[in-house]
Amino acid sequence: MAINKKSEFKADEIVLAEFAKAISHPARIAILKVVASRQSCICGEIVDVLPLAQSTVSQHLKELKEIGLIDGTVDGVKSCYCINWSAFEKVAAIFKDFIDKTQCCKDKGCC
Amino acid sequence: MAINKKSEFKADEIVLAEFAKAISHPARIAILKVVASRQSCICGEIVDVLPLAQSTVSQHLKELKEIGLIDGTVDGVKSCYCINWSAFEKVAAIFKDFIDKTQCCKDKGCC
DNA sequence: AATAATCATCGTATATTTACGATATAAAAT
DNA sequence: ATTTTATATCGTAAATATACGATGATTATT
Repeated sequence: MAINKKSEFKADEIVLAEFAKAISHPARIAILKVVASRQSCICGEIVDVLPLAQSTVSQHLKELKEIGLIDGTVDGVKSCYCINWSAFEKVAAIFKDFIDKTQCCKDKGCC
Repeated sequence: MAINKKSEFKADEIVLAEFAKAISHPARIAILKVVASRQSCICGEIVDVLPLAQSTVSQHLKELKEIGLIDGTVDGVKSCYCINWSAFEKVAAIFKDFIDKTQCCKDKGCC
């Protein structure tokens, strides 16, 4: 039981689901917001603005890095994070496409 | 350990995360697509097009119903499902708002 | 060289999700 | 009345996610 059946779905459904999962925790949304809110990369400070332990924040950062939404570099004793804007735009397009195609069913009956 | 800290985030972050979670499994995306693809409600057939057991599909349907994205009614021996379009549009707006506000940081430095 | 600061990783406990079979329920067909 | 059909719910196993403390690694400071 509890065998993973996710791979049996269509590729675009899997991709959308993975990105949705990436932002399915408020901590990761908050991280994305903080990181995006700087013109330059944010170095440190991320842990300070979240109600979570340092190791937990690091774990969430790792997830966002793994899905490609943020890039991380080391600057001396600090770690610096940036939004990967091209990845972010890709995600935005995937969400928009899903929403548009779904709503098209209602508006124009084009499915 | 593993105490739930989600409630300590901002309300709009929690809402966005919950909707993202609703579409964070390809089965639920596939269900939304199938249900949306009919002009009228879809009665039956959902289980047939998914690679999952009937009880598992029923569970995914329940989740989508609980978050409000679909409505379910009983028609004789069958269950009929429709997209709740007003809820869907609300979700679409929430996603769009998040994406727009985040991208605004890059484009105009408005954060 | 020793210490402090910052962050990642490891180990681990607990919670949640995913998946299924078995069973219950309710309507339709026989 | 019995059987069949469609779906929901229950119980449960396994997988995954969440969270933290302890520890490790690396660089900066003293």
